[in-house]
Amino acid sequence: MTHKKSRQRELIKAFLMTRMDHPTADVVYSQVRQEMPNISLGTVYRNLTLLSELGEIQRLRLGDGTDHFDADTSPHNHFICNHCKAVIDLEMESIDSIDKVAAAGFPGEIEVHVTYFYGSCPACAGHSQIS
Amino acid sequence: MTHKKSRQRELIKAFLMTRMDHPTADVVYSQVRQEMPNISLGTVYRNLTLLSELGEIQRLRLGDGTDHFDADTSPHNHFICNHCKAVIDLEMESIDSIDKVAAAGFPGEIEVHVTYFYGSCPACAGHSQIS
DNA sequence: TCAATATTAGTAATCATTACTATTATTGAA
DNA sequence: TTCAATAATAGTAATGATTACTAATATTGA
Repeated sequence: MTHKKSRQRELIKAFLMTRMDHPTADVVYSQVRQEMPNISLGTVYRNLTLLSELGEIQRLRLGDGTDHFDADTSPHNHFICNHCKAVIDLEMESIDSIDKVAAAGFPGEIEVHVTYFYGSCPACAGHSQIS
Repeated sequence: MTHKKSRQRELIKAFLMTRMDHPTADVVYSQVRQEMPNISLGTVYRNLTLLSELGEIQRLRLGDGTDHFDADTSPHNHFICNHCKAVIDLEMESIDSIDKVAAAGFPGEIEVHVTYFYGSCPACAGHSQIS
């Protein structure tokens, strides 16, 4: 199934590239709607899924019940704030070696890993809350 | 809110302790039902949630849209087979040091991480599929 | 210009999970 | 043992994210 270009898909991709905060499909929908008022939520979902299958964007399953999306497809890790739920890119050295640690003694094949870090983001940590 | 014991909760916990395959709530429900035919799905969910909040079991959000549960609360990592979707415990040395790697240069506070490994399980890898 | 067909808008359906409510079970104390 | 307080349940309805469906529209190469 070869695919044709669509104004909707291009708008979604372009919008996502302007964002560093890893929005959900719903956020993409409400924002993109300001420029194209009768785009439908289904179109947003369909294109986010297609784009991630094409490897043009990344789908993040953070375990909060809602998928997030990231236009940055370069390998990098993510941090989720336990307080404000912000999703932040981490600049850190590679931890890909954990695949070898996992593979040692495991009779199957480790191909990839998914890691998310949790804690207090800079803004929330600064508030010195006592939980 | 102090809690009273219930036959249902004890049965759910006991069942989960017999399983090594990290079942979903639905699987727990259908199995536990054989011993207690009119237990309700809501009761299963409520108790799985309560038990995990009490730290007696572990809730696994593998990103497949359905939560899995594990009666083994000792720290260990999990592997998910891309082919048969089996969830398998990994016996490997600690990778907790990745928290320090992530914390280096990050102005917030890293508290924990969640990692899942993916690939081919021993059974599926043996089938030498050319996918 | 046109026909083939990928894509869309709008809406309905699905699936996992949670919320609600009247009834039942557990508990500690009289 | 009896009993009142209340945690827990069964059954069902509601929610929220996501996918499926369908008639209409947009894109494409010839």
